[in-house]
Amino acid sequence: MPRLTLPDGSMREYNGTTTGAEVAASIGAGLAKAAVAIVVDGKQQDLSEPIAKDASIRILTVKDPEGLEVVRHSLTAQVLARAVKELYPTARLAIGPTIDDGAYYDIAFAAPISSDDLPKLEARMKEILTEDKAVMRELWEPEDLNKHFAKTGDDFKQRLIDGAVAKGELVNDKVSAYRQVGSRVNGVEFVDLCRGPHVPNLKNITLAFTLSNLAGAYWQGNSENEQLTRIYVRAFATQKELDAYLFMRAEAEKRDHRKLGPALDLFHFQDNAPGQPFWHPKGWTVYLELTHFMRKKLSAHGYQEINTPKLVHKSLYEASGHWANYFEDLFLVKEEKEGKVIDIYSLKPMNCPCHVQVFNHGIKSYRDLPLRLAEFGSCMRNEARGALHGLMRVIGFTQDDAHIFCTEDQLQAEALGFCSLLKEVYADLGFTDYYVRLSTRPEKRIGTEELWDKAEAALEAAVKAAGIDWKLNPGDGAFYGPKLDFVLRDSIGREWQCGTLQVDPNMPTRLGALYTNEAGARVPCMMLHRAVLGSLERFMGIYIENCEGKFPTWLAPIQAVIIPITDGQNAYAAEVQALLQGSSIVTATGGLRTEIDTSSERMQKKILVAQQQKVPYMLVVGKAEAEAGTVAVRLRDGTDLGAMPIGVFLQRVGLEIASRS
RNA sequence: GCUGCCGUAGCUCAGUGGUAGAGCACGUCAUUGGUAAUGACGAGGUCGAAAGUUCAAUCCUUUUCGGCAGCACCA
Repeated sequence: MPRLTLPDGSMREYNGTTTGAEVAASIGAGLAKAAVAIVVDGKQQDLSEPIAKDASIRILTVKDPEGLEVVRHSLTAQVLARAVKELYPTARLAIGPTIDDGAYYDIAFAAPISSDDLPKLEARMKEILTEDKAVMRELWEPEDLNKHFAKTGDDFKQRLIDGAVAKGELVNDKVSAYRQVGSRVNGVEFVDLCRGPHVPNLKNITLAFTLSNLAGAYWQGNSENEQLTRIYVRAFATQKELDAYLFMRAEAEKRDHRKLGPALDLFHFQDNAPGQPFWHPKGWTVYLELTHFMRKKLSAHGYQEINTPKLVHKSLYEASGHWANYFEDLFLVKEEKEGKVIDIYSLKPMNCPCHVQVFNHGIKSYRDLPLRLAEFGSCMRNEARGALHGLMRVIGFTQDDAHIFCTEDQLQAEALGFCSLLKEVYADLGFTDYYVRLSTRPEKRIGTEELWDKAEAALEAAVKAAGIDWKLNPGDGAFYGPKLDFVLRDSIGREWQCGTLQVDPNMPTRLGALYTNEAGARVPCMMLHRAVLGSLERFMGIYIENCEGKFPTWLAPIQAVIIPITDGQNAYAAEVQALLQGSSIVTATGGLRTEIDTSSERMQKKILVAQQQKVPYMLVVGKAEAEAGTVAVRLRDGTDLGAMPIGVFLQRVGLEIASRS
């Protein structure tokens, strides 16, 4: 007599063992039709699976995020997979999980397929979906299912079975699989190894979907393994939601910094300098404002700025360990004489070894600690070409880097100080949507467990105290210490690591960063690698996408455009510009940044251009303004503030810039 | 680096086995117009690069460089 508790707290009693399907039917015909799976005591299962004991249950429909996931999974694992097997009998299926906007399936094709092949796959899927075919869960002896997949040629499935057996991930010593009853693929019924749950019947799959693209992906995420073809499905509960998703993607593309950068004349890339932006005056202005802002923060938080060489002899990197562990990414500069290499230097791939050199200059005492050395350090890394991505992943970049040299006991306070600095900076820059990953000790590591305990605890305490959203990333720390990574999102939600904090007891030891402790002994110090914005380039990219190129006034490359209505007002416009630039407003580049549009275009056109350039203020000056000594102020959102004396405008802008709003 | 795709004027894109076209931007001239595009005329490319096939290639083949999506990488 199972008594089942529904989400609203009500209870229903059933005679003997029941199933999700029966429960749904007992509640209502509509729900019975819409049901795709059921959650029993927190565990998802098929509607056909028995429910014998008291439990709290929740019936899933495509309207629940979890229900949607189930249907997406059925769509990819049952329908896409079958369509592939039908059209490409020699294809070998691997795995097909769901993702945020749909699902994908990794498949090994005998001959490569291209995106031109997707429409016919999609068409076949739509045909399959019209079939009234039950999808049934079955428990197989691992051996038997292995034999089945040996026949269908699905060796990846066999490997998955072997893996499940080895790890003991079995259900009563059996593996669960799903049979599409009555389907015929290469002469046999379609059976897929799967944990489930699945919809009970293909006709329950009512998603709006499209096969969006192909990509390569390695088997089990290891580049040593065979590369499979990944087919992406974007799938939503309704056509409306799919359309909305596609529309949103198209909108997001307009915010792509790789589009906005050149369009707003901020920077460009060109083939003969891959992965390195050419900053134009406007983009560099934003960059300068940002670094100016950071300098003030750093000095307020007790950092001292330094600058170190960009080209360094290999001996330093041999000592630091980078030569052995990071060689692939080094840009080497060979010194030659009479055709012979006589010495090798490397472009600086990171700043830490150089910062240690500054620390090491002179004898340090515990009284000198913590010592915080900051540098806007430009680095060059020979990144894999496929990894490059606009400003987000570049070859040449500048980190707002710093290294904190401290004692073990100062770790926690320094981690805290860093988190509060970062939180302050991100808040000032308008970022609230970010989170932190705490990466802890990996399997291969050096150092004592006590030190790992201490370092991990320090980082955890720091994020907690700062009240930042964080999650654990177990085992992903560096071999020498744990780290915090601060993750921001771009316009389409891709995540990018920006800020970082890494505990490193290793490098001070390797490079002899010693201090004299209270007892008079020379001992290695602790080192914290940290960056707030990460790379200025990446941060600029993220920032551009987040503000859609509409920089707040303090960052805007041109803060106000003066628009004379006729060239009769050009002289007055020049007067206005002189007044604005001569005002007491201070920016990183001097005074207020203004421009006069003296083109022979009509005012409407000048406004359009200023609008497209996303200039915060348009100051229209016509005959009336020239006579009254005013400017007619228009904002880039279209608001017309009307005419005001120049002094009033200055006050407004001055306040806005000072408050960075 | 790997898989698939792409590379034509500054930008967005069309086009063809017989040496390229539009819109915007740019220049000149006319227009002096009140809050999202005034008009006319003109000047721009040898079709990413190299090699090959061909009587002939921007269009076919190969290589290479760069880019896009994803994977791997980001100590």
